[in-house]
Amino acid sequence: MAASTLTEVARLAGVSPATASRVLNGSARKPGKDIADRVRQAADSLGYIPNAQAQGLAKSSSGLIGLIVHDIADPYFAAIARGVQAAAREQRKMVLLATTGGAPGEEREAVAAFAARRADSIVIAGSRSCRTEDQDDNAELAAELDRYCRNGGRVAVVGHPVVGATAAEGYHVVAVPNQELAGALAGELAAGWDGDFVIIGGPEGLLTSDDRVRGFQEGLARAGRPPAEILRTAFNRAGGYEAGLTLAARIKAGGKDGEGAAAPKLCIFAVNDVMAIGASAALRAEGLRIPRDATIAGFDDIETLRDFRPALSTVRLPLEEIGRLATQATGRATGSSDADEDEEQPTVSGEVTLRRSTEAVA
Amino acid sequence: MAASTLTEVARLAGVSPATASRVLNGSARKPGKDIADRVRQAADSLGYIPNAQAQGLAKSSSGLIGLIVHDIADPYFAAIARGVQAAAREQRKMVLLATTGGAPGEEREAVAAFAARRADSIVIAGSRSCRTEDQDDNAELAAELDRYCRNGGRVAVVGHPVVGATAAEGYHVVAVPNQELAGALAGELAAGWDGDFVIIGGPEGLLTSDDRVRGFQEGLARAGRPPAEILRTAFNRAGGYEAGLTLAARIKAGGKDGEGAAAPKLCIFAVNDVMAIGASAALRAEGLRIPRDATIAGFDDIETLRDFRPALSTVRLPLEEIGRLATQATGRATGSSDADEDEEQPTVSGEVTLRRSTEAVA
DNA sequence: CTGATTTGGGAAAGCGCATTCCCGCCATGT
DNA sequence: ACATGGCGGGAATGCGCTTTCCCAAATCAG
Repeated sequence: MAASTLTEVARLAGVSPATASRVLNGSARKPGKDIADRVRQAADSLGYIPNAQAQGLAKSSSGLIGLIVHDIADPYFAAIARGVQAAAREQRKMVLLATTGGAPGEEREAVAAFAARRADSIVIAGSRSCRTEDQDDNAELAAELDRYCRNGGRVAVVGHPVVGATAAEGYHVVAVPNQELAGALAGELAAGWDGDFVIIGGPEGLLTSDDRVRGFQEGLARAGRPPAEILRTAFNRAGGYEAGLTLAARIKAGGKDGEGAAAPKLCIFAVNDVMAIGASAALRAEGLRIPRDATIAGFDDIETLRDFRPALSTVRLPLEEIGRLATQATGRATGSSDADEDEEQPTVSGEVTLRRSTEAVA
Repeated sequence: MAASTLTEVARLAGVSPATASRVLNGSARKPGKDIADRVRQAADSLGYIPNAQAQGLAKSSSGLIGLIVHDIADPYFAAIARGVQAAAREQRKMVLLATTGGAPGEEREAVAAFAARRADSIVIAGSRSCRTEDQDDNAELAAELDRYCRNGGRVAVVGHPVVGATAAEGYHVVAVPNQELAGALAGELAAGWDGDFVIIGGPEGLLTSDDRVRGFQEGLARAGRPPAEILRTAFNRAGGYEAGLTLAARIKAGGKDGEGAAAPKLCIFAVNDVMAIGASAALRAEGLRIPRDATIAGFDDIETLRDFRPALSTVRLPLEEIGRLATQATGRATGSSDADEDEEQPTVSGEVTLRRSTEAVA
């Protein structure tokens, strides 16, 4: 027993398929009430479910929103995904998920797949990379997005524009002030601590990481501090752990140099919360305490990590809101021939949140 | 400039659309090599992207897998989603996401939406509810799933079968031994502690919660202990926090009753990790320490929570694997007319993992 | 060298629906 | 009274692709 079709419903109701279509799916023309009732009754007596594929084919639009993330299990992306999902629901659309691990090559594939499915819009979350080895893939990704936009698709990117993308129409960027916020964080940290800083960053070329690093250094400079040393590692917990081990060794070596050892030896800034947690775990595993032996701050304010002790100083980012904004940006009508189309790129604000992990201990 | 079509490619290559289709998309008939090359070249000179909607319409199968979760930002579901996503990629399919907050009514809608999009299969994660107020919605959900299966869809449910579902064909359940594992946890806990137990459970009728509660009680009984008191609350962090507050008050009141106060007053079992974390936070907020004043265990072993201190005793569930298994179960060919179709329902095993949060303190 | 097969390509019929025309009907205007 | 719209409904076309079905050429056996 295959799913029943509009034609069957129409036949049962004794009307033409055209009429059935008009009553069952929003059309400009509203058939007479009595006929409408007959059709509706026939429809649910047959358990009719419209074939979205056919509808999509006929009106060339699918009601689909494509979402690209590095890893859906990463709480950062999960939070954004929740916002996207919520906004999609408001637009009565469904979300198609693609995970790419951050590789531009796979992102390109995902965009192509979304284009094939005629997704109405695409939301790309996750840091852009501009490493030279990704150059070609980035170019192809940009080209793919360009084509998608030219064919009427809308895209929103969280954070940075895709490297090399030029599409004027339908291309939105939800700007995240990573640099400013990292600078503000550095400023507040510098106000309560006069020792050394060290940064645990992601691989060079990861734009989000680079921005946060740069912003932090600038903040330090503004506070009259020398630039911090930068440890490059993977942009995830494992990377943070590894860097933490390195720092732990250094701290312990430094401790032997004499002096009281009662004060923290280092203020660590990890470019995201997950890395900060990894680093903390490493320090603890090495017998060091936070904030006694070292202080540490992260970035993002991941919800699941808020119960972590010592409470992690970080920069709160409205992740869910970001996902929502990105999605909404793609939702607005495209054809507003209004000359000065404002195209207001939505902006987002964060907030430095100092907690126990960077508290000066007496 | 609209996306180019198969027909255009065919014309450019000087062949019929039929031939173009045969070379560009896997067909039984392989056209001659020279012609194939011509078509392929025409295709990518035009930047041809097949229209998946049309393909789906024509061969009635969409390459889509529908995933239903309560909340994608919940790390439990995020982990499962990662597994689903991975398996989907292996099957060269895309995943469609729907979040329902756990309401059977919304789940029904999601299934209908997936059916409309002709998803090849549906994976339902998230606890089933059998509260009386959900009875009607559950019945409708079951009916919807039934219809979906009769029309050739495959569905896999994580944990419990959907209440009332009867579809024989294409219906899979990935069993999670919640009850046994909770029993085992109770046993191990009882071996190292001879005081009182209390359970923080979800609302009555949430099958997963009920199973874990029941299993824990059975484990207690096997160890010769009286049944634990049960606090019912929301199945999330907020619920855990609330229950934690209640228990904190009770512990503090009990403390005044005299005696040493050096030993924990209570062993708490929260039916999932997130609730356990909430409860811990509440205890801490009330000035209580774990495991000094109370010990606590959770369930799931959420990855993001593993760095939490004191390390949470819990039951490790292979969440990602569960998602993968569920998805794979729906992927197998349906028409194996083999008589004794084994239909091996995949099974999953967990592991009791005792950590610091339930350590007996001297 | 002829007749029976296999091959390789094209024509055409849908898949399920939206939508543009078109046509007959009734309510208007003068 | 007749002509003119306006409206409710149906017929037909097309969305982009897959897939039978059919036909010509090429291959083979006898």
